[in-house]
Amino acid sequence: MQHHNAKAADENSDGRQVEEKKGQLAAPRRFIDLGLGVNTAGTADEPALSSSEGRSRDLGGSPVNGNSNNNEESNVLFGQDKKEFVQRDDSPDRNYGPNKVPKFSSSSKNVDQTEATMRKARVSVRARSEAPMINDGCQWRKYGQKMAKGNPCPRAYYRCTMAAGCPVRKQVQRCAEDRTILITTYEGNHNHPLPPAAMAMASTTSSAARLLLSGSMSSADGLMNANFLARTLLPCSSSMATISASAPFPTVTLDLTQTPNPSNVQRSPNQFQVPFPNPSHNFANGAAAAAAGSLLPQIFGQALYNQSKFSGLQMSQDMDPSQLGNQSQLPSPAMQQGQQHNSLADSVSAATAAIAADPNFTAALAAAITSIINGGTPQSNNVTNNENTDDLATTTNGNVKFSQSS
DNA sequence: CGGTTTTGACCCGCGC
DNA sequence: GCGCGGGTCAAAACCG
Repeated sequence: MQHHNAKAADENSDGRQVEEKKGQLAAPRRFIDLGLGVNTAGTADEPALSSSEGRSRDLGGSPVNGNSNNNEESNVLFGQDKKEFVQRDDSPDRNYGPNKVPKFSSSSKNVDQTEATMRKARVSVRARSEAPMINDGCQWRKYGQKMAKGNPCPRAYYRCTMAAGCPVRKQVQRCAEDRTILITTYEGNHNHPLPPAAMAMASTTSSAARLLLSGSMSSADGLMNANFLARTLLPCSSSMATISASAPFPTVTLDLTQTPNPSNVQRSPNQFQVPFPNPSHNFANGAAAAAAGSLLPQIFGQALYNQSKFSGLQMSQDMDPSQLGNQSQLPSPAMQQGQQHNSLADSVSAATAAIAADPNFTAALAAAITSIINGGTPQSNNVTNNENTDDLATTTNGNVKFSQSS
């Protein structure tokens, strides 16, 4: 469908069909920019992508243009990472050909690293579900399916279609051993506002990715963060959530298959009791929901970050507005900041709403995060971080095992 | 008719 | 260099 001359497409940064379609009329790019630009457009597209991205897909529209700070809304959740990618190649190129361009080539700096890391970061969620796909509140379009080696069940590839140019992708596959378990892997951050129902999921994945990323910047830091993560999450997380990061790419896995009993999940609203009264900001849609969506990740990420620096803090306790406010060190401060002042209380309610909207999966996830943040029962959670395969260090916290390699 | 799904081809990185 | 496996593209089919 997209344009007829498929080939032509190439030149323009790939315009993945979606974008082109919509934009085809007038200014595709602009349209896209809207979304992407702000959020880093370019970035967008790839943040996550996978290994193979070499293909260069580049961000769709993105060309540059980056400036834009326009939409406030768009940042809702994504903002977080955006900044990092911005630079990316700009790409006009989708260099398809044999010689691809070094994406991060020379100019690479920290930013690049971050970027690189980011793009690799993935958040996968394991949950029991009979449905072919988890309802996470977003709209997805399937763009491919493949049989993965070692698994009789095909892996499906989806792209978020809630906004043109949204870089978020996800892979859905059933667990080979237990087909009732659905493994959904998310990549990237949405560059558009999300409905309440999708907030929980998006924020969760985004925060998880952030956590992961924060731990992978440098080996030293990574270790620290990793440890921190383990320390922080484990003790608090409920038994139903297992977080693990494993190679090949930094991946955070939220395992909800162990959920003891749904009822716990349901009560998530009650679990959100955090002392942060504050008026929440408004977001394009559902302020409350947005707040929740944006807040959780921030807290999560922030806490993690801080801990990594001051490894003694307990996020659940020490977090305070001011702290939240100053994360100049976070990877992408700008956007988050605006949101971080929101009251957790509001967030809570928002989250509750979101959960209510989608009691199934989203709720479970939200509950998991919530419990992690607020502290719950220290159970046996395993956290493993293997960026590679060797273990350089390990900390233990019950069953926690952290390993990281350079 | 427009958007989504299907599905074979293609591209790319990686290991041998 | 070659084959393999993973991921994406894009034309055609399908659906509401």
